[in-house]
Amino acid sequence: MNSNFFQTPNTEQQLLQNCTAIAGQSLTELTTLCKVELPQELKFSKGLTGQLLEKILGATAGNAAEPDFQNLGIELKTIPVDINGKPRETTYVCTVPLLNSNGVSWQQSWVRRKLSRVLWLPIEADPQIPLAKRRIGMGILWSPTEMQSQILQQDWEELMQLINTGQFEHLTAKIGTYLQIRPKAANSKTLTHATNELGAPCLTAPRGFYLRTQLTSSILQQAFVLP
Amino acid sequence: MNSNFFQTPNTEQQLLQNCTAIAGQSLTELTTLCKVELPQELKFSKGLTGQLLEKILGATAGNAAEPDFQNLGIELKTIPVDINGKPRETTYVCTVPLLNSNGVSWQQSWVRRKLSRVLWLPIEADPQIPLAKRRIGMGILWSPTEMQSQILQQDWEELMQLINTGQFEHLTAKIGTYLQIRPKAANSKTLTHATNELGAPCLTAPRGFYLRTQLTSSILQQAFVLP
DNA sequence: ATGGATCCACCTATGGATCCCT
DNA sequence: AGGGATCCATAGGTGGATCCAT
Repeated sequence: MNSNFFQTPNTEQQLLQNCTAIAGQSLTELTTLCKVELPQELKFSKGLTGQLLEKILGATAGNAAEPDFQNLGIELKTIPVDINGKPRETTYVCTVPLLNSNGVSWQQSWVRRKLSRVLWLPIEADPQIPLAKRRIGMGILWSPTEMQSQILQQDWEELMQLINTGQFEHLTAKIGTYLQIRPKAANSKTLTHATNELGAPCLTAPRGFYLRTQLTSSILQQAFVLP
Repeated sequence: MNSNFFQTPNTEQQLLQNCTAIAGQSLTELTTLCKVELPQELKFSKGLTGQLLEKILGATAGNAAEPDFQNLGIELKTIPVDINGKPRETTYVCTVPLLNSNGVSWQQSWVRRKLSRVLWLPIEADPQIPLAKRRIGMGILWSPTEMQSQILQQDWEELMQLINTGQFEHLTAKIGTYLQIRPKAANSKTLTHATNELGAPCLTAPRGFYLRTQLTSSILQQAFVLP
């Protein structure tokens, strides 16, 4: 039943079947499937797991600003978990728009669209487990509950208020219950164009939206069960 | 007096002095100065000459949308010439804006700004001369005459009229006395975003503005004299 | 713990132009 | 001859995320 790997699924059901076929496989098995070498550490290959799984599950969007499974409207997210199945890291959502973002509503927002339907793929990430042996868990197809959606919207509106008024000094990762904004760049010297408090062009660090583990933890709950 | 090479000039005079120091040098001498290898042919290094001279003369703009010598407002252009000193090729000016270009005037246009002051550096390009032996000629600092400027403006307005009305089928390289529009892309399958006749988003080939040899020929005149 | 910093891949846009078929 | 096609380099943006110092 591995014959569907690398093929774009036509239905949610097909996608979930492929997830089931992958659940329990180790990183070594995934790199072998993709005919690539497993590096010694993820430090210089941070995106590896996500890219392997996109390829194996037949994601199509590449790096377009679209859901990974364009036809199904589903976004794929791997999430590193500890021995108890709890997220070890926050989850990157998308770039924060720093220009012309005034007048965009939560409904239209990139964050809401990206998170409207997500396939979460947990992966063992405890440092005690050798990279090669870390396994993929069962995929969880999720859409925000009404309450989660409301909190995300509140966070987004509070954060975008600061962006739209150019208050970059007040913009820290401490703001937001589920959603936070953090730097997203090659390094801390990287700058991009933005608009300051006076509405004039300025430079500031590129930033991204991230989900706190508080949210992803509750999404995963005790769902991380290896078969 | 080669000590000024690679340093950004502070005045037109300094720039021209450096040009004089380079005039008559062969491509081999230039690649040696820059400590790079001269390839067998330019086919896979089409931009080499221009990049060598930018480096040697201390151009600063990189690939920003700015004049090469930002402080002096001067654009550097190498131009391949035949045995008689006549241009063998048209000269690329800049990308044609395909979006939001309505309402831009000739005065504000990228073409006018790029061409407002140009340092022309002729280089021998007759196929009979081995690449290694081809020499740089004397630099010519040029601004459009009133008449040249008028013709460029007419061409630009005629061409931009077609762009602004999305008439890409009618847009051929035959239009324009001094200025023409031609494809500018990795290959003919490359597409970029534009606006069609109805004002709706569409895809079309990326294009660039080029100067016909009729204009560059008259700029160079008999000025290509090796020292 | 977690906020701030960092790391790779890929793609597009721009800048540097010349190639080559009809 | 010249209109259409092609070729390389570099920077920045987006997508994939994890690292690490305090």
